[in-house]
Amino acid sequence: MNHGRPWREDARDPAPWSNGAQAIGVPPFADVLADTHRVMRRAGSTLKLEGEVAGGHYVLFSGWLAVAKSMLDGHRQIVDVVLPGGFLDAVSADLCTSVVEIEALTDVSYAAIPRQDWQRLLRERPDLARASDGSVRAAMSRMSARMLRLGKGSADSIVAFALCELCLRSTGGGLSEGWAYHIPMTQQQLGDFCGLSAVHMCRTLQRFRRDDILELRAPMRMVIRDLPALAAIAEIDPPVLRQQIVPAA
Amino acid sequence: MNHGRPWREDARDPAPWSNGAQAIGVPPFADVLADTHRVMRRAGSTLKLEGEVAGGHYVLFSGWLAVAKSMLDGHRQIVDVVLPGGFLDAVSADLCTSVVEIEALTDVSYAAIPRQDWQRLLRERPDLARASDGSVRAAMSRMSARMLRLGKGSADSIVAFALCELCLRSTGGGLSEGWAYHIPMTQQQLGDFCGLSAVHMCRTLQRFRRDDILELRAPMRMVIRDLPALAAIAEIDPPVLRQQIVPAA
DNA sequence: CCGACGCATTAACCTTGGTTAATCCCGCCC
DNA sequence: GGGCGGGATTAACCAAGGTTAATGCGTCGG
Repeated sequence: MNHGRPWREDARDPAPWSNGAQAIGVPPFADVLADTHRVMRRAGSTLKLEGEVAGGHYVLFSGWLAVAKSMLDGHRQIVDVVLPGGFLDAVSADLCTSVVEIEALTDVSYAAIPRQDWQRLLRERPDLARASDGSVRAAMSRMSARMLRLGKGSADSIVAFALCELCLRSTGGGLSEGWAYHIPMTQQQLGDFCGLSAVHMCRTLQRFRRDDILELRAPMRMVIRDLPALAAIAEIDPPVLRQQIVPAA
Repeated sequence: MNHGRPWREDARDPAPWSNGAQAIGVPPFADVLADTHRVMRRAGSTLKLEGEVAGGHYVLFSGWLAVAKSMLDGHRQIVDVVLPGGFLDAVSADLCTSVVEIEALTDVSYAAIPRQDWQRLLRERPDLARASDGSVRAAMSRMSARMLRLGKGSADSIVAFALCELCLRSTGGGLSEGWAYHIPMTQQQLGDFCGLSAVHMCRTLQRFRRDDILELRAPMRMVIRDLPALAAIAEIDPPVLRQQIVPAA
């Protein structure tokens, strides 16, 4: 997956943190986490199974993670996507049972922090606590926005929203016409994120392409051609959405 | 709304906190909040409009609140329901713009706490901080579970899930056959919660009734007749779900 | 170079749930 | 008692998406 691709042009792609690769203002806290257990995983691997005991906290250094849940018939919903610099806390109300399944969408590296240590870190480093808090807030905002579209929007509106959200987040706030970006997910996975079948995901993307809203240079390599149209379908205002779903400084 | 109802039998109804009215183990923190601005609102009133500037935190004392978002065409999605003892923090990543609309489903009373004071309270009272943290966790768990069903479940599965969730939360953990409980929402509102039209909500409830899964004694006065069947449709295990979505002690 | 595999694309068909609208029920007010 | 109004119920119709399946296409391994 994404190994010997011929695609160039997206210079931001290989840069893990540097500038806008993700989460403006949310430093990786590399100093704090220097002595922490560092983990790397290959694209496609599953980090925690639903129901498995898992009390840990995670800070993602590079790569994308999908947080998902499944129905008995195997249908999956990706509940959120975690980008570099993001925090993840796969812990439910009872503080020990993980209720989600976490999949590496790309090769990833992250810090896994035991609950106790995390608590201590939060006390010692108010900046970390603030960042974590902001991350939770942003996650809830995006989940609410997606829930609205999942429940009451059309396929078009969710797909448009997801395209805007992922562009905004992965480019660290940029959402402008003619800007190429990559979503490291298959259409199947993007469908799982949008509550759509892979087939309908494809149909929708093709329609956007035919309507000159989107350009698809290579699989999942998008260029937004008509931002006003896309934003209208998504029912968002890009700068406002940015404020709401990208963690602030 | 809900004024001169003839309904009796549900003895827990009028009790705001007492026992199981809500949120086992999450005290109202009445002492901490004694000198706080206390607010009361009538059923049906809207507390904060989407986009309105609102930096506050809220602790709900009595009544039910719906946290909702709307599409341009007027379709609404209730993103979460807050029950007595619950916390609410209608603040997005940028810390000042409220992204949701909050509606009182019943008469409510709550404390509105300015951001600064809230921060101070959290520092001074670790128990409050823990409760708030647990509340956020539980909210995310339930939202994830609902998102899964919104995106990939059938109408039946969401409705069954919502019935279980609301029973579990409103009775403070009880979810057993023959147990009467009240959901203070119209079918329209419950539909907005489940991502369904009011008509389909009605159809589904009627089907459950015909299949002897549910008894509807009066509008929105439910008795679960066949818990195993309901839990199977919802794809949940009641005790496990309880752990996940009801804030722990 | 060939075949296999994973993903994307497209078409045909069908199910689920939305929409509209009529009717009912019940509490309320005059 | 009768009209009113808000919610619940039901039926008829319709459309957005799901499903299945065939096809294409690019990469990789041999």
